[in-house]
Amino acid sequence: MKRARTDSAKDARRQRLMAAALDEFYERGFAAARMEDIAQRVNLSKGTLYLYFSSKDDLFRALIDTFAVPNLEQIEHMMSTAPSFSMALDAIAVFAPEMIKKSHLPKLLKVLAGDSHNFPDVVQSYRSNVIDRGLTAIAGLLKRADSEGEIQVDDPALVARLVIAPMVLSLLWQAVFDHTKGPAVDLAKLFQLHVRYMKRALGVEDA
Amino acid sequence: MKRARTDSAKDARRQRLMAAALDEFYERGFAAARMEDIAQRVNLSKGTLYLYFSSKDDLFRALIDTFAVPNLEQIEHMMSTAPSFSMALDAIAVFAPEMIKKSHLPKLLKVLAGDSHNFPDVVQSYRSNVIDRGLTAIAGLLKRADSEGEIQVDDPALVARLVIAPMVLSLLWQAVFDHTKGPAVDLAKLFQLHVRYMKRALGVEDA
Amino acid sequence: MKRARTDSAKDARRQRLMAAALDEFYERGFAAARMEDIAQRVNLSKGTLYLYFSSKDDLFRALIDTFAVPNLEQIEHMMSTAPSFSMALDAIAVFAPEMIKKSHLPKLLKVLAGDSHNFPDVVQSYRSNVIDRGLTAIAGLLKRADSEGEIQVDDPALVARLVIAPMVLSLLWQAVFDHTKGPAVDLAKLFQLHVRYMKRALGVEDA
Amino acid sequence: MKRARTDSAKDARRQRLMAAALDEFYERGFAAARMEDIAQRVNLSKGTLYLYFSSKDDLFRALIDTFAVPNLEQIEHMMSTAPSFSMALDAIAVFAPEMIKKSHLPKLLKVLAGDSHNFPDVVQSYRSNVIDRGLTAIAGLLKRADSEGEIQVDDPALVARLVIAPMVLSLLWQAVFDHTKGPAVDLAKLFQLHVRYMKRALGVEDA
DNA sequence: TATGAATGAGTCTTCATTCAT
DNA sequence: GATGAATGAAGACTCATTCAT
Repeated sequence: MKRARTDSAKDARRQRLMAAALDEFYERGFAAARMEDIAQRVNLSKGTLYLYFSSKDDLFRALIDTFAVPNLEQIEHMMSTAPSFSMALDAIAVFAPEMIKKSHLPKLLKVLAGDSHNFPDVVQSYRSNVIDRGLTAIAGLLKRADSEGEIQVDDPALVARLVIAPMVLSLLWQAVFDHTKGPAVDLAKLFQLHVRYMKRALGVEDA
Repeated sequence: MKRARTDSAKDARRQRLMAAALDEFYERGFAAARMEDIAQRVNLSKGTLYLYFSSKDDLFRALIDTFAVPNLEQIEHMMSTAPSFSMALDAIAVFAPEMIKKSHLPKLLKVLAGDSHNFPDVVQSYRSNVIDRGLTAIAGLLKRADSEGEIQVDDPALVARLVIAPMVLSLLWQAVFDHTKGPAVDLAKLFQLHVRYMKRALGVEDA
Repeated sequence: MKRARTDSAKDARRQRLMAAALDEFYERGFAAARMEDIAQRVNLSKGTLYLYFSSKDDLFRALIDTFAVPNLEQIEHMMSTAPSFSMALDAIAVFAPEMIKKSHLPKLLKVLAGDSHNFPDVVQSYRSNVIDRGLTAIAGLLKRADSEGEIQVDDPALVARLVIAPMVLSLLWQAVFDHTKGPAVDLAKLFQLHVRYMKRALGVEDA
Repeated sequence: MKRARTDSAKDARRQRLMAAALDEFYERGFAAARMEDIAQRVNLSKGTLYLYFSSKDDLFRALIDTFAVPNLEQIEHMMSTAPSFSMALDAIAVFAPEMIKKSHLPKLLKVLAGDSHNFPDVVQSYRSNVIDRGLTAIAGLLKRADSEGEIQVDDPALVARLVIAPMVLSLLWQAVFDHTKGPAVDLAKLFQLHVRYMKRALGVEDA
């Protein structure tokens, strides 16, 4: 393979290796994935992989760290800039199906869940830095809407979980069952319905 | 270890081995779990394990099949015997936290998710025999309630997913994040809220 | 290979494995020696070797510990039971060539020397438990002979080293140069001469 | 690193690389030493090392050849120019401690001993060109002294070994045990004693 | 000349599976 | 039926060596 001489070429190679690793971990599980196969996906040799990551563990951690944050930031941004709770939900209805079908998140979730017990620190950091932050963002939005009189919520933290629930369900579904036989789910419709129901439940009149 | 002579003693031993395997798979992942450790948990030797299961794969399949169905049957029963949609939801609010905290389901979900790609047939059968049947049961309940005028639903299959979503979220949470540091979730409250919101969204007056 | 079922059979197998390892370490050096080759020497498989020693390091340590002490004990016994200094030296003249040609010591010395820096703790313990003890035994003999008027020694610790020196030279020679081309050494004669000179130097009349 | 253009600059670089290699081989053993670390010690890159030595083996051979001879020549010179046997021994008593503490010899001995079996040809040549020549030089001195009536020796080759023995002991000690905990040896005293004893044994009156 | 990215052969180590007792 | 010693396939990781720049 051609050599990555510049720093940017090396960065790009790191990225591709992590993406390859995510796919391999996703398809075989962390323990069963072979370093050589990961390298092969990028047309590199085993040895080269070790120039970028010092061990399989290191690769795993790097990958979770790298891919976890971007989606979260998008969510946080959406929550904090939404003009109203109603519009934030609408944004979610559009954003969620997109994210589930196109981002790394479903794979990431499966991989993290599947090997969570082997990486307690990674799981802990994922919870603190991604999940809790995400839930907090949504809870913040709810509180804001509550204080502005748009809705009435007693326990924003719990409601945030209910808001999130169908995303998690769909992420997991996508990761685990999507390729099985059986009726597919129309994600767009699912989230439209979810949003409609949330609004109704919280007493927001639908646009 | 004493010999298991009678058929029932052998069955009991199989059960204990599967439970041990589930714990081990859950704690280490399928690939990293060691047959010897599984046997040890039941105070049996590696060799004996092979008298009951012909291979690690076989053990995995047996375990999923065995533990998956009971919960489902409980759900199906609840759905088909509920006098009204409202009461079925109430039953769920009681049943779900219990199941999440006490049954094998969270472990089962994690194990299945984590190694799904290595056992496509198991996943497929799990989807057909457990998930789809469960969703169908709920959808059936919804249709019944719709035709009886209790609620009004356009797409029962989708609504069924929304009903299920917080359960999946909580199962996954329990399996992956429960032992991490951070605020715990009050499952009873979560499901009460969920049920209240579902009723409100579907136009059922709260009891 | 047949199975080692009893404890004594297992002990015997451990012994044979250590002897095989010593040979292999001696012939290739610790780093270059292959675990599989060690096992093969005893007609066992790689895996079986790991039933007896948890790692290559462990095997190395076990081997040094096991083979180091017996010769030392023989020396200590000779030194403490000798009726006179003169007779102790005579005993050495007989014992040394034997030991050099037949015991594990030359190999042990080469192996220990060759990889000493990778096992500082082993080297330290070897020095304390074998070398220093051996030198102390000889120095003790010298002191006894001095106080009994048989000889006159100022610095027994140094003289002990001079007594030992030809043994070390010959051990090393045996381990490193013995199989090379060139005049062989008559060890018996060498040590007779050494003993004669030591006696003369220390003022003991030769028997 | 700057380029070595002139021949002498290149020679200097070769020398420094060999010294670095000796240190590295000494500290880790031949097999465990890494070419990159050797280069690093001289602030050169792995690749550059290969401009000077075609392989690790080549480097090893070059190093032994280069460092072995100088000390030998000093000994040969001392032996052949000594006015008397007595004075030659005195010279050794001064020279030996110096050589042991300051020259490359202890490291060389350890490295050669440690990996002797992987380089039989090197060992053979070392024996022929260094050891045997050294022993011959001393034996020659002994014969000369014998024929001049200064001493009386039957087997000069054996006596030469006895003369050498404490040097070998000390070289090995220096290489293997010097850095361990325990009483240090006063090399000057040791060799003074050795020389005194040799003289007494051989019937030379002490100066 | 000098560099260091890329390669892949080589070795330790683990563990599912077998089978003699 | 139960055991656990023996096996060997499989995979992580290292590092001597090459070679494009």
